[in-house]
Amino acid sequence: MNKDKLDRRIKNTKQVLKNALVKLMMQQHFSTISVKALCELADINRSTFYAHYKDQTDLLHQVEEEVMDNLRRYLDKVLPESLDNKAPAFVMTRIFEYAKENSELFQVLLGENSDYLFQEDIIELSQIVSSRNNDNTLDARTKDYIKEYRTAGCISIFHKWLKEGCVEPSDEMSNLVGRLL
Amino acid sequence: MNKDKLDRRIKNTKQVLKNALVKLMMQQHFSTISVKALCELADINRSTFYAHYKDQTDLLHQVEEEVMDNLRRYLDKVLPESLDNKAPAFVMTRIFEYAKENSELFQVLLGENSDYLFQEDIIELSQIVSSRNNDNTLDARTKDYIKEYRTAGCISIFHKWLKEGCVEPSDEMSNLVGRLL
DNA sequence: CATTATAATAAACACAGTGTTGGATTACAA
DNA sequence: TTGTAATCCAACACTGTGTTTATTATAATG
Repeated sequence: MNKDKLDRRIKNTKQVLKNALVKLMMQQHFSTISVKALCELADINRSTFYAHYKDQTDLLHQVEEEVMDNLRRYLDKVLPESLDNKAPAFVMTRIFEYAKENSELFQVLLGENSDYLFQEDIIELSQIVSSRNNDNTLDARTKDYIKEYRTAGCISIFHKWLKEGCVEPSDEMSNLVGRLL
Repeated sequence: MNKDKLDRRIKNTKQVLKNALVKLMMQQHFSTISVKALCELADINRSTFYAHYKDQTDLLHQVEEEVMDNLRRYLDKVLPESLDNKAPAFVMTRIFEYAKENSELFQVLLGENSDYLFQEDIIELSQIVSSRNNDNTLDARTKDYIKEYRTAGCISIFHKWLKEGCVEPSDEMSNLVGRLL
């Protein structure tokens, strides 16, 4: 999209900063990570950082956006037709698969050292898929609570799976989640 | 316990710092809160802060511990016999009640601007209560996932309820949570 | 390959928060 | 009322921030 993506130097700068961010976020909350620490780990000059990002938060958000874009692109490619018609379990399996391929990244962005933006994006994406209403003897308020309960539960299972090395196959996980809902 | 609790000056210092912390954590992640900002809001000298706390994290953890201690004391007082024998729903209702009385505090400590220590304490407490195993046709791993799903879901309902002003009565909430489990 | 454009670097800057100190003040408990 | 101790105040060196300037290195292009 932007021209600057074409220059190898810029591409490299962004890449090493992304790696440094992930590495540090494995250990500490992102808001305690200094620009200096990022640059030292990435082995770039601090002024180079400021040439591309406003601050740490800006870097994190750009990384989050990039990951979401790539995930959406991946789903577009791998899912034959429009999302809505597809079986939720099938879509979910693809998401698990993609996350597995980018395990550290997802682990960090969904974890307690990140902010909640990425989590919200994932929730939004996955709710397009599995937006089946159920029991309508319940009032709206109760439904809200149930929705809250379920999404938090799913995210936390997702995160646990990533954190522990994606041992179970993707379709098994998507199956488990499907049964819980 | 400690003598220092008896001096009004110390009591006051800790109180105003606690208030300042809660107020600031309503707006920003605790790790971005400076000692300076806390002291200015609490209207105390910065060296006074360091006389009592190592840093912001120390303050947060002391507050968390204090809240947990008070909660346990409250439960001891309000529950006739030992916890184990009591009906889980009854205990849970008491927890909701106590949280409602300290709404801002619980809201902040359970929210996304805090660390996960308090959340873990609450989970630990509530799992003493509702540790009923279920279906043993399931393997251990699946059970782990289900447990993860449930606790995350419960905490998030709890937090939602606090964040939105504790509208529903405590027993109704504990009932809802009980049915979901 | 040589030229041109621009990204990255290095060094310096004022500014803000940190954690600590020593001495003056103030408020407390007894 | 008096001795004790908590608080305040001012100063300290230190670290990270965000910006600027001139210089060097490297990529894109003809």
